[in-house]
Amino acid sequence: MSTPSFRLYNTLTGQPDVVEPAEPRHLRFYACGPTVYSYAHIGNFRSFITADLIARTAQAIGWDTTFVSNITDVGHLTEDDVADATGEDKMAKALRKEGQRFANVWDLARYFSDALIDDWHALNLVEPDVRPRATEHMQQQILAVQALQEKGFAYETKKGVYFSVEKFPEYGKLSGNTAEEALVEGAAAQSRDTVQDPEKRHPRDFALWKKDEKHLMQWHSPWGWGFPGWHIECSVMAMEYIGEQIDLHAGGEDLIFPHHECEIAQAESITGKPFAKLWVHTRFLQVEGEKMSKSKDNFLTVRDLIAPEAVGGRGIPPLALRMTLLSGQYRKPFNFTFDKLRDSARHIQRIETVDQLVQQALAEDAPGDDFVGERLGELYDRALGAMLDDLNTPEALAATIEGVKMLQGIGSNLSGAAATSASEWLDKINQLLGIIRPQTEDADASKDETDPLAEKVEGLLEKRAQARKNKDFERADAIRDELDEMGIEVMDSPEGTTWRRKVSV
RNA sequence: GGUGGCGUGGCCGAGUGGCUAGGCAGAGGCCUGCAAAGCCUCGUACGGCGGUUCGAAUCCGCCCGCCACCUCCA
Repeated sequence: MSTPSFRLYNTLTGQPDVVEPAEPRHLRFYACGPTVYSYAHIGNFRSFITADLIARTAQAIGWDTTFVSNITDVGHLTEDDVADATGEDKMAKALRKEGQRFANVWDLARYFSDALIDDWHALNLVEPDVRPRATEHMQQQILAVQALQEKGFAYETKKGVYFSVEKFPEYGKLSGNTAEEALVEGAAAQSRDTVQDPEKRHPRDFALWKKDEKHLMQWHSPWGWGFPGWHIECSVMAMEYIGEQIDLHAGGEDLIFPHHECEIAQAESITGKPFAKLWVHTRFLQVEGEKMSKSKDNFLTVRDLIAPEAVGGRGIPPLALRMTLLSGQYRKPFNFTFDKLRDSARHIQRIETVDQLVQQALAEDAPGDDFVGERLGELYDRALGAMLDDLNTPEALAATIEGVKMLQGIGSNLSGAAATSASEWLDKINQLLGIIRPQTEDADASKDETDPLAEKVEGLLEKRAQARKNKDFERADAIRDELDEMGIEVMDSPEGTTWRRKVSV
């Protein structure tokens, strides 16, 4: 048997590279997580799902994985930074906006990081082995900055400690943004660089430590009270939990520059070794053809979409959202639309139906041959092959849907042997793509038997059945209309009548 | 201005030299008291212009268009 090769597009080399872990068959990687100052949006999760799929795909070919994904719970900005129009720290700003909800910025960070983890589970993402927080690695960050200073890569000013880009000639190798360009750039670049610290030696030098005694989060350091620069936390935590050299580093495309460029500069200056071998970046998504932004009404948080309608959400099944995000390959522009979400919700519903069908056939264990195993095996291989080929999720999904439709066509005629194959296939697809079964109970609340709606529906269905028996179709249809308005779909079959919630996207 | 990505049928989205996925929507049919669900059948598309080739959506060149990053942002 030939060893399958796992290929991913590497931003560093500009081509798809074979994933070759330093230790064979053990992939160690780091994925940049969000700054937790609000609920995570679907764009955040598109990127996290890429990391999730890398882990799942590696595991599918029998590799071990060490998956580290951080939580940034420091704001990092001060008035000195021009980036934000208000010059205000993200966390501080969020705290002001949230008013009395939180006692302080620490509470706010804790609240939104808990929310992040809830969403993470709802969308069936694999749990990272380590989820380090920036605030819990302050000592390591301070030591790293000191090390950079001692090695001559950093210098101190009245306002902070900076990394000297000129000391790291390879700066720009990831993004193509070289330091020289920044200098010779025209007015556009200069206008952006109206910063801040006159003692900064080079426009591209970036902060390792900010001195600020007024910041809402501050720590004591050899340079006085202040807080760390944004980039240092990831370099430090990746090295802490994986090592000086990591196999792969992932994140959103916006992180290519400056964040990942700076991570490389810091880490490689400290160790003198290449930091990450592979850099994987997920493209931004658009919503209904437009850039998602808070100023438009197209800013979609995971929370808004999956929360039940009763509490102001849209009641989207989490797996439908996950499947929608899988319907485009991570490296291509993705246009998130409610049309796609509706399609996905239908697919998820169909998958659920088939899963139930299979479980039932498994229990009944009818005699007969396994007449699906071979075909399903081919379809799984196709799905896995697609994932190994730079996470080609649309192709993997196509293979999945094909198998599901085949099983659906067979319906209740599955033999016990065939049902066994089908069940195993569903398990394997689920491990690979995470779209068959919810991983947590609460993600599947809609199926809850204690649903107060269920009783009412059953009652109405009974009345309808009676009416149909009496050939009183007018009354039967009236009941069906009533159910329809309740959002219930009624399906008659020779075996009896079943119902389910309508997909309401 | 710099860097990178992308352009496939009504829509989404695979396919990287010949064998022309899949889904959604749409049309017809089967089933049904009628529906719904399900099943069957139906779609010859690759931004433009050149070039290479027996043959190109697929390779090369030029052009057009879209998007992103270069500044906090997944």
